[in-house]
Amino acid sequence: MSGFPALNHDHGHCRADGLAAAEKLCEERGTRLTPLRRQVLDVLLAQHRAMGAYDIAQEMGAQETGVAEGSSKRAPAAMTVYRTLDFLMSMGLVHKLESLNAFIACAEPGETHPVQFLICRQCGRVAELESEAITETVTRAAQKVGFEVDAPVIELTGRCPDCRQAARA
Amino acid sequence: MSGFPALNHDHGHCRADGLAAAEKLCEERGTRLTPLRRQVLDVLLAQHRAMGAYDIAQEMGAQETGVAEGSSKRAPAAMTVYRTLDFLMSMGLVHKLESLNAFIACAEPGETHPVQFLICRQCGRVAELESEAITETVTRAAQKVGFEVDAPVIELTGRCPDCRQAARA
DNA sequence: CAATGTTCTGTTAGAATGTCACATATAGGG
DNA sequence: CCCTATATGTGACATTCTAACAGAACATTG
Ligand SMILES: [Zn+2]
Ligand SMILES: [Zn+2]
Ligand SMILES: [Zn+2]
Ligand SMILES: [Zn+2]
Repeated sequence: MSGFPALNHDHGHCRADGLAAAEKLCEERGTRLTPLRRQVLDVLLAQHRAMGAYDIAQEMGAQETGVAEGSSKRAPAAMTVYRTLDFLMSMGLVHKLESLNAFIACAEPGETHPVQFLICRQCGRVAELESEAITETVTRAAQKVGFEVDAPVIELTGRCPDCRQAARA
Repeated sequence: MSGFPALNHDHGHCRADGLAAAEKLCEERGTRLTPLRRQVLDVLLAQHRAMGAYDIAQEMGAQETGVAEGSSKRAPAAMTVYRTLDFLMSMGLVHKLESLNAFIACAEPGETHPVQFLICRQCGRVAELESEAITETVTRAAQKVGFEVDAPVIELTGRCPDCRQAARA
């Protein structure tokens, strides 16, 4: 699925799907989706937005744990978050947005195709594109000057359909 | 000119052209190419590579000034460099490479077309592409999902022709 | 189970990148 | 020359990311 989800879509579904896909992938590859890793991924899955590593840590600290009210686990150290993000990225479950120094849950885990990002400057939502046309055009244009691309970074900032709609009103 | 320059090209020419273009642009727009700004730009023009702001500062500190041997001006503070880079970017004389947190002198100042970057992971050189095909394809693919792009970030890491050639030997 | 090696997490410190606020200097226009 | 806008200096600080080492959890083997 490419592009931005509807504003009122069933996001619980996105989230559950994301976690399920993660479990499946780790199972298949013999890696471990530990509680920490799952929690970091879940924080990212909570919104279609990118978060900095420190924001993730803070959010994890804020989440109440256990039944006792007010009980909250301490936020993990930055190092821990970065390590966990490295793992999730190596699994293709999380992407880094270089232009934001921030991270986002992958929308289509399992696929390994090169991906482009659409970043709405207004609402902050991020969507993935998997345009074969873009990938091909870029690869070909580079080839034309003898360059061999192996890590394309394509991040398009602008306005999403919903924010354009709102502006028009 | 798109793509990587020949390894043995006359780089003094690149550098002189870059400075000349900068003077012309600032003249036209009524802005001032002060000694500081000129010096920062010149440091970037010295190579077809990207440099971090702190590297630029250090390089400026290292450059000898005046005739007395060993005399070197102190490196400017980070803030000064960032401010100067902001100016040069606003003039279109310098670009920021988001995926490297680094800056590079524009290869075609004056042009305001959207640009793509080719970054050689091996030799570190960076070339600009001005592929109309890429720009169009990207814009169109975004439009197809209702997204309006206004700041594309396209940075392609890989291997340049010369490094590929060297590897093949 | 016990011993052992591997992977994962905690912790501390520090490097690298970027910004704020305020002081000073400099250029240009009456 | 004075005044104002612009440019630069300076110090502190915020943010992002990494290195190094210690301890915990897990898996494997004898
Ligand atoms: Zn959703
Ligand atoms: Zn939006
Ligand atoms: Zn050159
Ligand atoms: Zn190269």
